[in-house]
Amino acid sequence: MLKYSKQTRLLLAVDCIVFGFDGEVLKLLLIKRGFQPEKGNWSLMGGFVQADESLDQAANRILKQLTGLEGVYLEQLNTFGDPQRDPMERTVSVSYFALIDIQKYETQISADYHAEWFQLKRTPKLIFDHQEMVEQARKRIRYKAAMHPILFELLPTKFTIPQLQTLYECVFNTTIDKRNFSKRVLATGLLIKLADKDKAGSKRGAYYYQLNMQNYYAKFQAFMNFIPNPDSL
Amino acid sequence: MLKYSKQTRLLLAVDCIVFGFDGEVLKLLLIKRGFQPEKGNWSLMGGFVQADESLDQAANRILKQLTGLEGVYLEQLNTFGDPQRDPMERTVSVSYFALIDIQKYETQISADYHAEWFQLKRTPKLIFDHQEMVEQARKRIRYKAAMHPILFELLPTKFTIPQLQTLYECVFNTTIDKRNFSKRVLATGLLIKLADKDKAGSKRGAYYYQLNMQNYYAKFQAFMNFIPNPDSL
DNA sequence: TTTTTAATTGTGAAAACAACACTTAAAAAA
DNA sequence: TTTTTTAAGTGTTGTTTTCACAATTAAAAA
Repeated sequence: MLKYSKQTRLLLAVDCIVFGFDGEVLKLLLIKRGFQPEKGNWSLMGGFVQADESLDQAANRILKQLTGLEGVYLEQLNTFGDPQRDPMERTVSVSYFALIDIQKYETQISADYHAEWFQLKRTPKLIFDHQEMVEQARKRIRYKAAMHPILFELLPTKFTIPQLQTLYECVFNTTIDKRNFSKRVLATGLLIKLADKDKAGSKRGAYYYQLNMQNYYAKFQAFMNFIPNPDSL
Repeated sequence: MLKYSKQTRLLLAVDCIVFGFDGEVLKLLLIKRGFQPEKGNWSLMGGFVQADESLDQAANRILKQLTGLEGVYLEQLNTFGDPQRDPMERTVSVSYFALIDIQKYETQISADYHAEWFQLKRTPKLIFDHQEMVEQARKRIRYKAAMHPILFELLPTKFTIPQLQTLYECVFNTTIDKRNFSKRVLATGLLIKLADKDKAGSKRGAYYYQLNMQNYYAKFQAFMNFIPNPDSL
């Protein structure tokens, strides 16, 4: 078959912004770039899109190659195409963000790979426009989390309400009244109370909860405002 | 300077999904594609990204070349990268959506170019994955419009509250009580009441309003839910 | 047994929202 | 000139949601 002759062909990359939560602060996963330019400097998980793979496939492949992570929450964020963003050669990058439970993958990541977790407030200087990608990802997560229950992706299967509250306070950089928070969260019908407690955080212990997956999937898209019955969208 | 040798280079395109409102229904701007494959079939406004231009620049250029439109609301939507999406040669496409006031550009568009407006409910079959792009754009607009005042981009500078209500009813495919609607809209502080009326739609005539641009920019990002004081974000 | 620490739980006041119908301006018709 | 017609404009009330606020309890540690 014919081709589109005379058109410019470009390098296309994928960069993954991986967020994790350790129970106290939000963290960002970074690696030391393995090739020139900027070899050895801190970078997001990135790589080139291959000839025969889709963007989602590329993002998943790159994430797995560089960190071992598989089957995590991954969502396309934005495509960055400034002609000068990579000084070596023009490269357009499709960014994705991932949300993972740090504990679940901690040993795996640090043992087999050279990725490291950084507190979001203490990230090193990043290559190219990666800092901007991170900022955009943070904004997107806040935006989405304000209306959809995505932050559960950052928690273990079993979690306590105080843990959940800490996470929300962390993401939104605010404090929330715990009576109101638990009322609100429980009112969603998304949580199932378990019989056992987490004794790590306090003497009394806090009850574990897990997601009601049925309700989770059903209500994931619901939100509200400006429009009378927006839940029917 | 060196290049990234051995990496695959791809065609990168931009496709613009242009929405307009004629006072009654939402419309979509389409053109007949001017080259193979699918020459002569209905398509979004698309073109290849050039070597020296950013994605935003490409989107604006292509929109101008194909429709004459300039300075309109344009926002990046999503990047589509299925390897098979263009049967001729692999092309990754960055989609953008635009919101414009049909009246303002009507003569210009239909006179100089071959673009045509279609009612959203009566769009012809589109090439490649353009139908999916349109669906995604509609979702995004609903989503965003439910929380941010973007729909004003579809109206003339001077508009009436009944016109605004029709637009919202149209986008959300619902009916809204006009007493509640006007209360809500006026409560935002976004509108300035003008002295003259639009006599076209009724005998009595409806007062014109215009945006308070100060408040419009200031409040554009505000929204609410799940979090106690989300307006402080 | 006492102390310490964090988890758990309820109420009332204020604000936001949803449901609902009549009056009025002004052109058109009689 | 009067009457009719049409869509614009406007308020109230009951309900729901949101916010502010503090005492009690379980359980380990002292």
